Amino acid sequence: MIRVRFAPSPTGNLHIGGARTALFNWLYARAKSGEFILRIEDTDKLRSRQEYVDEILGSLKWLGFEWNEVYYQSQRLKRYQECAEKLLAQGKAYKEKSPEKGEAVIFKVMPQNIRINDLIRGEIVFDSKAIKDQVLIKSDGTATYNFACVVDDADMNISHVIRGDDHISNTPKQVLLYEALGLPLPVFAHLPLILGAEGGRLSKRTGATAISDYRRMGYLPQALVNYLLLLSWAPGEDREVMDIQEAIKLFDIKDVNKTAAAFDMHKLNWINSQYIKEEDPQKITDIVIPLLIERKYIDKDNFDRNYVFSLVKLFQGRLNTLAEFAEWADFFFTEDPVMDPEAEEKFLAKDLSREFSLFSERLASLHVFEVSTIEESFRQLVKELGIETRALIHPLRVALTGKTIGPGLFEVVYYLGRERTEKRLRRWIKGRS
RNA sequence: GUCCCCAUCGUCUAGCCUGGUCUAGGACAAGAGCUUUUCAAGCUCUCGACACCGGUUCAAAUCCGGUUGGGGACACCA
Repeated sequence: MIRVRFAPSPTGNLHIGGARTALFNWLYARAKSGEFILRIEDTDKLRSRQEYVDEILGSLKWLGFEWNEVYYQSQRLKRYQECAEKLLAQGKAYKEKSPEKGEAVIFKVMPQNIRINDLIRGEIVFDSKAIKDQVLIKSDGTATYNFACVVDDADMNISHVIRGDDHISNTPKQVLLYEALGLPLPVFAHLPLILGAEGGRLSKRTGATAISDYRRMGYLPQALVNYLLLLSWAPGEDREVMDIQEAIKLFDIKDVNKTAAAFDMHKLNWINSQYIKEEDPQKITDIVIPLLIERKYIDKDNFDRNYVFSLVKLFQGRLNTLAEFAEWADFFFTEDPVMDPEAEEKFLAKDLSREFSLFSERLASLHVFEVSTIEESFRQLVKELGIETRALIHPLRVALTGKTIGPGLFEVVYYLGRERTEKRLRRWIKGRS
C-alpha cells in the first residue's frame, strides 16, 4: 500500500511551494490508490500557531486535497524521547550539557558513505564527513525536525517521502537515523523547487504567497491546481488544461522533471480565465457575492441574486480573476459611475446634449425594453442623425459606466435599467431638463 | 567556504533513457492582422531556445568529461 504524507509546519501560511508538494503527494496517492496522510510539524513551540494550522487545513480543503489521517507532532513527544532513549542505550547517541541551555541528546555520526536512491534524481552519494553530530532531543525536551520526521514516517508506514528539493541535504542525516533505529527506509522523491518570476526565491514581490490570498484574488481552485500541476510535470501530447481526474490517470512521480520552474502569474491568469469561461455561472455567482458584499455593492441580507447572476454571465468571458468582476462591474452597483478622467476627457469633452437627450427619449418611448429593442432604436437614431455608430456608442458607454471598456453597450443599458440610464445621461445634457 | 542539485525560446515545457524521423514541437507572454461597439474572447500569422568547450561516433539537444551560470543545504528552525 502506497502511503504518502504532506508535513507542513504551522509557522506560516500554506504557500505555493507547499501547495505543489501537497498536490504531488495527494495526486500520487490517488493515482496509485494509496493513502494521503497529513502531519502537522509543530515541535517548535515558539513559532507554531493555531491560526496557521487553520489556514493550512482550510487551504488544503479548498484545493480539494482530502487526507485520510492527520497527526500532530506536539502530541508525540513521548514517542520521540522513547526512541532517543533506545539510541542512548545502544551507545549511538550521547548527552551533552550546556550551561545556558541544559541537556540535549545528540546522535553520533560515524564516517561512511551514504547513498540514497531518489525516484526523480537517481542515486546521490554523500560523505558523512560533511555531516556534524545531530541533535535529536533539544534541551527543552522536544525533538528536532530530522529526528521526529524519521520516527513519524516509520511509525506511520510512509512508503514514499515526496518533498521539496531543499530537503535533499537532510536525507543522508535521516537515512543514518533509520539505520540506527533499525527501521526500513522509505522511497525518496525530491521535487524541484518553484522559483519566483525573476528566478530567485518565491516571495511576496515575485508572486503573492499564501494560497488563501489566491482565493481572495478570485482564482478558482481547479485553475490553481491545474497550473501547479504543469510546473515540473507535463502530461504529454501537449496537454495543458486538464481536469484533475485526467491528471490522476496520467500522473506518475517518476515523470516529474528535475528542473526548478519559475512561477508565472501570466500563465496562471490565462488558465484561470479558461476555467472561469467553462465554469457554471451559478457557481461563479456564489463566489462573487461575498466579494460584492465586502465592497458594499450589495446588502448581505437583501440583494437580487438573479441580477448578479445575469451580470456574471455578461462578464464571464472576459475575466482573468473573479476579483476583476467586482472591479469592472462596479457601475452596476453604485448610484453614479466612477469616471475615468482620461475617458471623460476623450469622449465627453464635446457637447452631446442633443444626441444624448434624443437617445434618452427613444428609450423612454420603448414599449418593450430589452437588449434587441434598445439596439434597434439606437441604430435607427444613429441613421437619422447621419453619424457613425462609434461616434455615439463610446461617449454613451463612458457616460453610463465611467469606463472605455466593458460589455456591449446595449446589455449595459438593459441591465442598468431605464431609470438609471436616463439619470446618468441627464448629467451630460446641458440646458434641458 | 564546504557539500548537493540543475541547465532546450523571456516563462512553462515536448524531445534526452533506447543518438539519425529535430532546418527542435506545443502553451503563456510579446508583436501583427482578421472580426468588431470599447475591452476581452476567438481565429490566423510573426518573433523566439538546445549555456560554453572538448571527447565518443559515419551521425549528438540526446552519451561522457570539464567550464560557466543558476538554485539549494550546511541551526538545540522545520
